[in-house]
Amino acid sequence: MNSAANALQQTDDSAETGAQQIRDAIRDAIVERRLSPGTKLSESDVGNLFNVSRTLARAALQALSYEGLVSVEKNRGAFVAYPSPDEARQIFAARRLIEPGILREAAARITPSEIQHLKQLLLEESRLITERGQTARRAEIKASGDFHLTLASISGNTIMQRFMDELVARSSLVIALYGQSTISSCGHSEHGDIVSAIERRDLDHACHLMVHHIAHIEADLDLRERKGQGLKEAFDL
Amino acid sequence: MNSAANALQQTDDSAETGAQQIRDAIRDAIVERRLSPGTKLSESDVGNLFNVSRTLARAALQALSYEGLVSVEKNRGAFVAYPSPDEARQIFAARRLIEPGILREAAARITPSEIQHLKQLLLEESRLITERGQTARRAEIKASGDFHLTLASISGNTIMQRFMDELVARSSLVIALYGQSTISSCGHSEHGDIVSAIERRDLDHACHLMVHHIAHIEADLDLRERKGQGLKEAFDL
DNA sequence: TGCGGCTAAATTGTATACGATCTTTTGCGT
DNA sequence: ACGCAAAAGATCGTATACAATTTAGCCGCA
Repeated sequence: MNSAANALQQTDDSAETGAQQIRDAIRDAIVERRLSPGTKLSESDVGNLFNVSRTLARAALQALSYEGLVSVEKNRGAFVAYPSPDEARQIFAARRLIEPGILREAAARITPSEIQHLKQLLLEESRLITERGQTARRAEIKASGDFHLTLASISGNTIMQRFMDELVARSSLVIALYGQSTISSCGHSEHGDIVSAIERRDLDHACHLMVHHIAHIEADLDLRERKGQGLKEAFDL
Repeated sequence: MNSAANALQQTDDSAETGAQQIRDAIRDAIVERRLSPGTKLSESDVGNLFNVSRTLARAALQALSYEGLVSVEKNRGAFVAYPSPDEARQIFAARRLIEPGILREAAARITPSEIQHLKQLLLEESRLITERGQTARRAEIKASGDFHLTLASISGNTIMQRFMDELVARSSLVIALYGQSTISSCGHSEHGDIVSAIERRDLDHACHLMVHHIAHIEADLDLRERKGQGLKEAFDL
């Protein structure tokens, strides 16, 4: 499929077959925002849904909790993560901290064919932006993350790749919760600018653009504390 | 106990009681090098050892595999991770990439009491270096990592803290496999230098020292490929 | 009517059981 | 004696069953 999706197969054969599939399915649903933050994911329900036993459902949910995409509360169940504003800030702080370094590594090793690949991704992104419909929106969300993930994969460092995987996925949750503008497409042109800078071998400028790009995404969030998470606000309004 | 150990409680109550304990116990054993890389950790054995069922043993091993400390191979079993030279290089590349950033964050937020805490850690480290015996060696290994982990905790970013947790633990494995000098104590004075630089608010120098510190640790490794991993070599000698 | 405690339902925590797959050993044939 | 094949053993993969905890509903009482 897309090259960034298979970028996270660090374990490959290490994980047992069934749980892996379920985990990926749920993760995709979360990242594409088909599952809203806070949604309950009971082990039985997940098991029934995928026609497997609770054992596997549980394993999948555990795995997702390690990635910070679901939070499992003892004796209460698993829920799609509901990042607090503070967590959101930490996620983007981490990205600002990491991504420039990844960009430098990637730019140093990038091949012409990989540059071509990046441009292909950009084209795909543009296409999705013009398209209408829910599925296009979801594909756009994923594509936007794929850009950053592909950069990480080009850097050649599997570990950083995995970290970025987690950060991009959690970013999607944050944007779902706190995003204001309809879509993160605002940042699309910035992706293009970054590729151009890489192509010109202007590393410093590329990093500069990357930091600002992340800052722009974060600036679009409304990170004010929601106390009752919709309890009193529903009446005050 | 030590402040860096509780630095990784990102999930807190989220993980189920039993597996968490076992996971931590095994992780400590790996990090302190009581378990050698490559050691087999069968689910039954682990379960018997901790007097729990295979279910919990399995969950613990799975968790450790997500941290890269054990590798589970399908239908074959779990083993203490045996990082390849390439993996080792990636681990240290990742550390060079993120630790300067963490250091900057930490230095910006550090309080006098936290500086005091860091100095305390340094003292403890020195004390352990002079002491004799296996347990002191193991404590020294852990203390050396705690310095970096504490810095991450001071940075205030839980996510980066967890990344560092993984990297430091895996570094311990790499040093166990490829380290040449008897102990990583070589770097102790460098820890002190870094604290001094932080105290003087000389961030650039502190980062510089940090990068070199990591490079020094890596330079002490012999990262040549070991093919037969001890089959013929045992007789050639 | 409102509050407190009690019981029952639902959900997770853990253990055990059975089936599948890989490894090793054993035995046969050459 | 060597190599290959088949069977035995070990270990993991998954499902089911039971125990513990939490949550929600209900009834009685002030």
